[in-house]
Amino acid sequence: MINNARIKKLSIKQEKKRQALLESAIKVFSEKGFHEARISEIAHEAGVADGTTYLYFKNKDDLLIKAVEDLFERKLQEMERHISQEKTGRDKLLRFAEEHITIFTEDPKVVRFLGVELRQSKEFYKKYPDFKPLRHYMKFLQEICEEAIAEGSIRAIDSKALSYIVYGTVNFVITEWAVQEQSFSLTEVKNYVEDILRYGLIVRKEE
Amino acid sequence: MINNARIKKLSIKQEKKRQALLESAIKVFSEKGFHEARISEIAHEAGVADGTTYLYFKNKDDLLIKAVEDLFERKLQEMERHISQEKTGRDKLLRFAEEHITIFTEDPKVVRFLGVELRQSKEFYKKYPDFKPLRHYMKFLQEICEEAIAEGSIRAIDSKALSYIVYGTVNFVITEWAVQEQSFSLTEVKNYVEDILRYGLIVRKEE
Amino acid sequence: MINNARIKKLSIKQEKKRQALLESAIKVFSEKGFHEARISEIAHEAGVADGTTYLYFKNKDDLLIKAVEDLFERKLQEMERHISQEKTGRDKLLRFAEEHITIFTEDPKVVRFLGVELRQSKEFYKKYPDFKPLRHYMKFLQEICEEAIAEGSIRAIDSKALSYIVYGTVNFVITEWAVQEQSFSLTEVKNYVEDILRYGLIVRKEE
Amino acid sequence: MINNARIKKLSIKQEKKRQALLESAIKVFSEKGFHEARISEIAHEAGVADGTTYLYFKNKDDLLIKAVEDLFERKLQEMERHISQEKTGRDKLLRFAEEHITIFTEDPKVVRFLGVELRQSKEFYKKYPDFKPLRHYMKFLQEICEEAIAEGSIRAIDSKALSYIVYGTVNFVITEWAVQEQSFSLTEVKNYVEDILRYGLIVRKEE
DNA sequence: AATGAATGAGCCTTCATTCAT
DNA sequence: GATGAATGAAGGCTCATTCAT
Repeated sequence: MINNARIKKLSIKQEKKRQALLESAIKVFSEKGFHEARISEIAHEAGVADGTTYLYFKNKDDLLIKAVEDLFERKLQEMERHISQEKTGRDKLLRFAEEHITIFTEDPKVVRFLGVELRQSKEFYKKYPDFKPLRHYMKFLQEICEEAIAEGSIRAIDSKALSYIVYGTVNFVITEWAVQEQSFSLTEVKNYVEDILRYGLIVRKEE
Repeated sequence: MINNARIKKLSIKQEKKRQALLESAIKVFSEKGFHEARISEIAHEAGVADGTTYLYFKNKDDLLIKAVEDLFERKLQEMERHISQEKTGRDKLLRFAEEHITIFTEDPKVVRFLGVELRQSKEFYKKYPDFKPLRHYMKFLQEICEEAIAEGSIRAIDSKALSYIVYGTVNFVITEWAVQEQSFSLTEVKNYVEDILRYGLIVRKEE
Repeated sequence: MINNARIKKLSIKQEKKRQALLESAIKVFSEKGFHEARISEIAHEAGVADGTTYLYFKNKDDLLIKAVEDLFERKLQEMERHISQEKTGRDKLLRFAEEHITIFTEDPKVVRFLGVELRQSKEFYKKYPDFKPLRHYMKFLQEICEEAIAEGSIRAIDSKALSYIVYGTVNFVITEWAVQEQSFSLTEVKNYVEDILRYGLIVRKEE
Repeated sequence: MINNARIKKLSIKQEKKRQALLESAIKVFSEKGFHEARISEIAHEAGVADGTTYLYFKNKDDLLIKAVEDLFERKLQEMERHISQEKTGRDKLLRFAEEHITIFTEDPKVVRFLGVELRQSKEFYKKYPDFKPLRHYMKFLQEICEEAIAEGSIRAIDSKALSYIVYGTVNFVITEWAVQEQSFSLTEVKNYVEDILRYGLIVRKEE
């Protein structure tokens, strides 16, 4: 075993293998789902032998966890790059919703994977209590919410609840869109979402 | 084979067995996930022998499908009872969000199941193109949206998109709540959701 | 249990059921082979419930044994009727070969069954040492051989060996014909067989 | 999967494993019959794990097919070696009958297997239309018949029919001998068979 | 006696994981 | 370190047989 716990440094060549495995894992998990994905297919896709997978990851579960964490890490970096262009918390929040949709709809298969496979059974979470791949991503969103509330640009509701609401809304929309094989116009729905977040549903008489 | 295609009527006793199987299926699928659920456990839980399961359902897939459809049918009936108490489309819509949360949070495990297992791999949907358990439920929600739009009480956006947004928001919230083992107050979040749906996020100067 | 050991007499009605089971057993065993034949199909074909089969036969093995014995008994009676028309042992022997082919080719499926399924594994014969369905049939053939030898019409070779040779030849031919889905003309081959039995293969100079 | 389709060459070690599996397959199939034979027993007998069987053969059916083909291939080679010692078609034909009996009676279990299991249900042949293990063997016999007919040493009857008759006769005799646990002297019967093939049954007056 | 729903033992096959090379 | 052949545990499903009605 080289480095299951990532204690030792990997050589450049090894790091490339590890990365190839992470990427083919996302690819195959996304296409087949966790249980239908075969280690042999992931390994083959990454250009290594089956057994090599176990030099870099403890087992299939571990590969899933590491692949998802890696993916979210990369997506978070993308997101941070975009958000940093906005000045106010309010703009950041609206930009977040927009970019989240853009980022994740680049590959519908990955969206389905994240929306579905990610949520393993309770047994899975019990087995791996540290597996919280959304953690950093949600934390970033929550901070944006706090900023927007602080500047008074959005109404002052609990920032954690708000981050769930924002994430949940956009995420369900894109997951449904992905699961349903893109049967409706995402752009249109995206506009509706933004609209509702802005103004709410209710028509007010005074307007 | 008794009645795989449900052509013949089942005796009272048999109907009870079928129902027991459907319920233990939901229970075990919810706890373990589809792939980790064992037919033997479901059968045992229902108090019948393994083989008996196959007198009532064609196979494991069929059991999943029938269990989910049965569950949604019952939940929809509950929902319809509640909604019928409201007069306007607007009130019906807000009541829907509230009741959806109430109904499904009675059993967190079921929520996780519906939010996650339901979205099997695309292969599963290809194999069973008629499996659309949300269909009636979403249709009901969409009709409420249309009613509310027609009466002019909410802003006129596409009713299908709107139904996704409403369902998605509340469903993510309860799923996350269920997956995270109820780590936050659902009641509180429920209020926030309703609030945002009503008034939107943005603080407007003129208010 | 009514009468597994056939100790008690069966009523007319019961005897009819037993016979129906024997006949549908031959039919289904012939079509599907022993292992692919389903008790439920045999029972249904005979117009009785699955469980009823076990009132008349100890188990599936027993049903096979009884069905084959019954079939051979009936075929032997047919054969005896035909043979009794011939006067000499020699004519009886040649008639036997001819009638055997005729009798058994009435239903190719039954032939295949007798040529194949009849010969269970050694384990089967160990389990049922009394299962010798050919016994009476072969004994009858052997007696004809003895008669023909006694009258000096055929060359004096061991009658038991001879009966095997005659039976084996015609039986392989019809089995092969049945297995190959009647791909060659049985009548033609029948003539060849008779011809060889009469004159042998070898062309003799003095002829 | 190593090599189901036998595209790649197997190492010496692997070829030995494959051969061991083929041989234990013949052994166990012969003793138990196809349906009663257990993959686990075959694998154990060959000294490998159950799963290993599936590295070399697609499934149980495939193992049967490959084992029988392999067996016949080897038996045909043996036969060809013997037959090549004879000069005339007539001698070859008589030698064939003799050697067939000798070759196959080396192991009575194998005889039963070939005489019985080989003739699976029609369903099996429909599933594997290319499975004709007797093909080469019968073709070889037919060619000998043709040679003998051509040289005028045996009477001119249809060579295909003749090959069936010769094969059928000797094969039934040895199968019966095998099934009956060698209850009669095969050597004696062998002589009778040869005698009948030579001279026929009928005593002719002019002789 | 007849029924047929219920039983549960039993096996082929897959595939994550190991380990000799 | 890398390989990939070998392992063997595990489970969905069938169907002969039983037994309550």
